[in-house]
Amino acid sequence: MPDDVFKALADPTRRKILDELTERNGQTLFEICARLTTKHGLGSSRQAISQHLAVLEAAGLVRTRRQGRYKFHDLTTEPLEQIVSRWLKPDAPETGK
Amino acid sequence: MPDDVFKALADPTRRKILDELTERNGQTLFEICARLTTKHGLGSSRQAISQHLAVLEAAGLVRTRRQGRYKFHDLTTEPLEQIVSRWLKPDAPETGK
DNA sequence: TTGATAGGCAAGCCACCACTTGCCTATGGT
DNA sequence: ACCATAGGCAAGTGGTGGCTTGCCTATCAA
Repeated sequence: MPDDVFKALADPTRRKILDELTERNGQTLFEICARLTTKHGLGSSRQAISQHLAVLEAAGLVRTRRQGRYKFHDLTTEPLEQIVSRWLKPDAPETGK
Repeated sequence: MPDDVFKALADPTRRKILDELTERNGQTLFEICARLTTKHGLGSSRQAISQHLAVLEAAGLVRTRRQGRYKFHDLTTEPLEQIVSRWLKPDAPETGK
């Protein structure tokens, strides 16, 4: 269901989060918040980023692993390739539903 | 500015339009309307589709050519590849901004 | 010229989404 | 035990986007 992937990519802040995780994978929520405000100049609150991460996780773009009181976020790029290939088949008969 | 591309891809109806143009390129507005309602079961009005096509054109995903009173819409897949490659560089030093 | 077809413009309505606010739970250090 | 840190939950609010409604322009056929 790539619908959630498109919805997740629709927001600029979420794309910035993906950028941040591309640079440094496995960050915690507070780390992402700090680096977004300092490096990208975003004034987003912690809850806002938390909700964004939830959307990204629901889309399968981010996986989380708990360790103590820390929760690390890892980027998953697999859904990204499939969504675009949907229109990049010029003459493939397999539309696939 | 891939921002408009993501915004354009966020809507399911616009993705269906891209699907339709992938199957048959160079359709008019009325053709797209008819095929969306019959094949995909979408009850979208003509104006709705027209506005969707405007968004797709603003994103560079659709190019139009006028011919008499007809306006044909052609799919342009070039912006699609670039937007995803943004996060698909695992270790490439060229982030490119 | 008249009528029909293909498309455009603009205002208004409504639902969703991002963000805030406030409070709560859990883990770790001392 | 205590407090600080890391994170979660839920209700409320504002703004944007998608859709409608109504009317208008332009091209072609008779």
